[in-house]
Amino acid sequence: MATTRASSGRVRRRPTRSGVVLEPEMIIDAALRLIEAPGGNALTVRRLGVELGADPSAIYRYFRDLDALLIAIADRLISETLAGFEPGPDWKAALREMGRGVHDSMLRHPRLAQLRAIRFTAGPNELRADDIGIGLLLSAGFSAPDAVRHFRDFIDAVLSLAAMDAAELAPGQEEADKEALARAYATLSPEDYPNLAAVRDHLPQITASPFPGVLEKLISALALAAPGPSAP
Amino acid sequence: MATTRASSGRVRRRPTRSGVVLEPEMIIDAALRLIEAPGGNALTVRRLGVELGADPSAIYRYFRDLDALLIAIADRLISETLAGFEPGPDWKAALREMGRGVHDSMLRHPRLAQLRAIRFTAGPNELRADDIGIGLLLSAGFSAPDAVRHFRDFIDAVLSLAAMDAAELAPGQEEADKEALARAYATLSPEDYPNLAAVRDHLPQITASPFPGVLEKLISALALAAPGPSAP
DNA sequence: ACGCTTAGGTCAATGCGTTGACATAAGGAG
DNA sequence: CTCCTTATGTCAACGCATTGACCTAAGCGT
Repeated sequence: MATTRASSGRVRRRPTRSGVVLEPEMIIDAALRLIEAPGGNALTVRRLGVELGADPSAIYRYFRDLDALLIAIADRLISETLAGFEPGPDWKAALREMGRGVHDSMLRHPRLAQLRAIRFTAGPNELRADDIGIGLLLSAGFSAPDAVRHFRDFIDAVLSLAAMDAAELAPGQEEADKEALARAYATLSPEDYPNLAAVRDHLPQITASPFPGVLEKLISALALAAPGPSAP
Repeated sequence: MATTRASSGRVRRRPTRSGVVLEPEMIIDAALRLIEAPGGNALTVRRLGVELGADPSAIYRYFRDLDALLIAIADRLISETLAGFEPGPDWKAALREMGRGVHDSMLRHPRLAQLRAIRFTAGPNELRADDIGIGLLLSAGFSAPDAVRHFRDFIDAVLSLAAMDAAELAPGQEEADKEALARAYATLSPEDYPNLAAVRDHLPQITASPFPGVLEKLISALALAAPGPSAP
């Protein structure tokens, strides 16, 4: 048999002190295992080292820093989100479905949400998502520049709001905020805040996520701007 | 003379090793000085200790953690943003102005942006902003529950997008992303990504901020939903 | 078979936020 | 004036991400 170097790009792997031979995929797997561990957010570089049976710093031979590792994980998740997404004939419905899919996927891994909203993974899965979305807007009758611009607006709003929702899921800090908010609303003075006082009965609903409302607003604005079949 | 304890809630302040007597306001001032320092992002608890002439851990006698300190700073900034904001008769224009004001203010202090988007400061300035915004939607003819819901959607979308824009301002990581994006767009295959290929000429514009576009979409969706003067 | 180069594992150290134990002076009570 | 309580400053330590120096064996050319 030939040496095992055939397909792999990396060679010269040396076994760690505990005998394991590292590979990028193996690191991503271990990291995902820690991220999804019971306590949640159990991923640290040091623990990853233990999980892999290697010195923590060995990870930096494969990923520039923790961000790069998280991005690699994120691209996997995008592909999972995309799998099974089949846009129908109604571009508005398809866009809505896409938005919800992204939102759900990001809530499933809050630790990665912030990164996914901000950074470009440059992976094929992200391009695939962009291609589908822009295709939808083109099918709605938008010109090429308008489709690009509007899709960018849409997807960035969806991503950033999803990241916001994900952040509120995180530790226990948010609970304290909710209490502070309830207290503030209970004691607000009608002289200082006449409008808040006027709608006081409806303020508690603020604990719900703004995501669905914003999603509908975006789609309705796009429908309004679209040169649809009924337009001149 | 009487002792100095008169107005202040805190008593028993002991001078630090270097003779300074700490106060919460003083800590906020020092922190803002570091945040706005040349290099940017120069704020660390340890440096704050040096700046104040105290042990870093002394700060934790005044703020539960760094987050709490940042929130205290954020409430100051909200008040600055609000100062000089005078809503005119046109609710759409006023909302637009408010959105831009928030966006600008958050870009001015990227370090605080993420926190301002997610956390509730419970300060009077935040309530003031909410009061004004909801007042605008009430004046547009929305019912109380609709005004609350729509304002929540609006302000959260503005906050989260502003945080996203602010994050892209941060270190040098983003530049690498832009390059990766440009490369990806230059080499994309028309077979795999037909729609992206079709709009290829317009993709470079993606580097612009999506904020203005989203702001207009939100306002136009609200205008559509509003039971305005011309509605039944 | 032998030596060279070097990828990649390991170690030690940096600065970070945060915390618990400890020390001490401020200020009230008598 | 003296004593006691306790707010608040200080110190040492934790685990964190990251990095530079090192060391060693994998796999090449000969």
